[in-house]
Amino acid sequence: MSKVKSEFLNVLIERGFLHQCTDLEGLDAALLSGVVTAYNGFDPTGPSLHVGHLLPIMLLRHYQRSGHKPIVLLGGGTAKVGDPSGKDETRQLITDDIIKSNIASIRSSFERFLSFGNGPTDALMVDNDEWLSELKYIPFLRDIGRLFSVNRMLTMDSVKLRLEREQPLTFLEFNYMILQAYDFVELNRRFGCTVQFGGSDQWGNIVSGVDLGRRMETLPLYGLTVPLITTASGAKMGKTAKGAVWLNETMLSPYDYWQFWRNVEDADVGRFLRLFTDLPMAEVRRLEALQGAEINDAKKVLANEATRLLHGAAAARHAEDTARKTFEEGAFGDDLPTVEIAHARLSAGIAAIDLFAEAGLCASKGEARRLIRQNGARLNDAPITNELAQIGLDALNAQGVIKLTAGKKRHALIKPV
RNA sequence: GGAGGGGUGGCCGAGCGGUCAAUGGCAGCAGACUGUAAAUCUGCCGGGUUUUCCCUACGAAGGUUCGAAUCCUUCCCCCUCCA
Repeated sequence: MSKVKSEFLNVLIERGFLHQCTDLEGLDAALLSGVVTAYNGFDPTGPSLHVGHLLPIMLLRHYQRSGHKPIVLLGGGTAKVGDPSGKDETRQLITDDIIKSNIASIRSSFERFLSFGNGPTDALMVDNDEWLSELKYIPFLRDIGRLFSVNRMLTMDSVKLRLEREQPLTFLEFNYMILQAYDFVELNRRFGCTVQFGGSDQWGNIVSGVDLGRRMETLPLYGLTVPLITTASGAKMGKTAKGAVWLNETMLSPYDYWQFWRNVEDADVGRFLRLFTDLPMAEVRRLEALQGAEINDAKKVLANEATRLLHGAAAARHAEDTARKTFEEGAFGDDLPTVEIAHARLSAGIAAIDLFAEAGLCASKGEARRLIRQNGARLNDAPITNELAQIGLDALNAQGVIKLTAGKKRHALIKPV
């Protein structure tokens, strides 16, 4: 790795964010010469961002902290087209209404990590639907389309992989890289943006933009990608028992978010501390040097820091507190998922199977039955041995709730109302 | 438009008239071992249930048959080649 001088690139390299750059020296020089504007696009294809999006967000955060201006580009326009990069299949088209509501619900996530405003290094949020939806087909083809070579486009991974695997690639999707390239140029016109960040799967799209800038107006544009993060054992990062690790609180509670980080593999702790927290490198190095069971301490720091960034210090503390009580003291914390059950039903007695299903610990009664059969179900920490067991008011503990446990990690509280 | 191939459980992928809720792999869940880790081993893995019972399911809708994921008809979708 060549030695870079800018603060931003140094941080980037030291913390493991750098995957590829179109021109590292050129970018380094530009960053040293003053405030530089950079963007990263996020297509609103879901109602929430997830941990997969966190890496570019952290990148923008470091970027802003080192004195430059980040732009969050919401892909309201590109989401209507669908990026074929890294996908074997055509994504189902989403309606304008869904895109709008997705945008509305992901905005706030960015505000946790970046500071927005009108100052020189304040972050901006813009939606590419603003200019993409206005485009006129023939003028666009003549102005922009002529600068793209289909020969070249066919060699791009996003396209090539589909063709090689004999998977369909629609003409609609084929246009995606052109639109993204155009975005870059448009952001340059509007905001003087000269740098684009993205995940490693965005390399082709980013390079297309850099090329387009050069062809259209001899602009020096730069592109930089972050690596695809997999777990140490090779799986895609970001899956939990319940599915994706969402950033929206309504889709994944701060407690579950905390648990996700608490449960990362040993081998990932150091890397994740670098990427997903702001901790100084000295502290990161100290934590990743821990061995054996002590690694758990590093994981707690990781969980605290990551949760604090997204949900705030209070939520992080609360989650940690609940985790400690639940796992270390054999008690329970009130951050555990709580389900309210009518007092009358409880006094009449409810089948344990039903209660586990209703508490969301099991997807069906059959699953609950199996759980009990396999000795995975506990009531107030005592194993349930009879799958026909009934639970009544006598199960309420001193705090007036019932604690249900499925397996080793999934807990829920039942509260009579 | 023509010819051929195909659509099976979260995914991949067998089955091609009954013994099919459907082989196998992956993912997932539970247990053991541990450190709320990884790896490994074991069990489970459509739903319901009083468990040799019922319901739903093999792209969709009809039909043939005692009986269909398996055969026929129509429709929808996908792929390949030709034009």
